[in-house]
Amino acid sequence: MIIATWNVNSITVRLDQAIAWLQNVQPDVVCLQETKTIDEKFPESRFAELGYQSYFYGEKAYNGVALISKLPVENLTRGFFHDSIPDAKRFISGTVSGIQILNCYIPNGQAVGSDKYLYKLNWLKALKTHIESSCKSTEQVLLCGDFNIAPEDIDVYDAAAYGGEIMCSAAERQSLEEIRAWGFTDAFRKHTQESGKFSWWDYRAGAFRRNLGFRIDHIWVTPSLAERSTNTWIDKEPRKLERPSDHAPVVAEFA
DNA sequence: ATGGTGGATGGTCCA
Repeated sequence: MIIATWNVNSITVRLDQAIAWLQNVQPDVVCLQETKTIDEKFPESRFAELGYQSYFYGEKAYNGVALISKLPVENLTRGFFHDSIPDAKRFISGTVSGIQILNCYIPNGQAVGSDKYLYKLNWLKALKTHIESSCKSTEQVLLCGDFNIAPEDIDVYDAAAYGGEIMCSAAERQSLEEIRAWGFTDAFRKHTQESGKFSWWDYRAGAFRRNLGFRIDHIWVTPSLAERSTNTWIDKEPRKLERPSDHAPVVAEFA
């Protein structure tokens, strides 16, 4: 069983890359973020040709998430059950082969202290509430997506220079840690403690070539699923292509 | 020095 997450930064622009990647990697499920298109324009037929069913929750120009699956999806939900946060198309979930998959696009937050930063913290609180009310940590739950947070200093290319900035600030990390403490393990960190492993590199200043990145895309799992976790890796290949997404896919394999 | 890139948009906003 292979489950992946990938912020594609526009499914319209990245469609051919996404299709080629699915053909190569053959995941059972891929969770997409920043699809940036309305549901009426989601290119579901291209995925259907490969045997994948698409479930999407999008909007014009910004945000947008999708669940693409080879296997049947049950209990599909879009957005949170409660409305404690202004709506944005940032969350979709469904159960595949007994695994409750939560696909989220956590707000970027722009800069520490900004209005968008406060929105990010509130959104994290809403996510925690949603998980508490709709999931059980004793079951197989997988939380993945673009978290826009580097959990530890080893997930940042230059933590000293970047200390306390957006994606690394103490309040963001604490909010995320509270979600983790509900019952998740970072599937990637089960398999390696290496630093310098990143999933996002700024388009500017040759950041990818110089490996000036951040590990902000994650796959987290509850204990019963962590036991099944045989490997998790970041696939840097799509980031090397012409006109890439700024994010690389993260892939988790389960026995 | 305030850039540098990219996507959606149709002016700027967002990342």
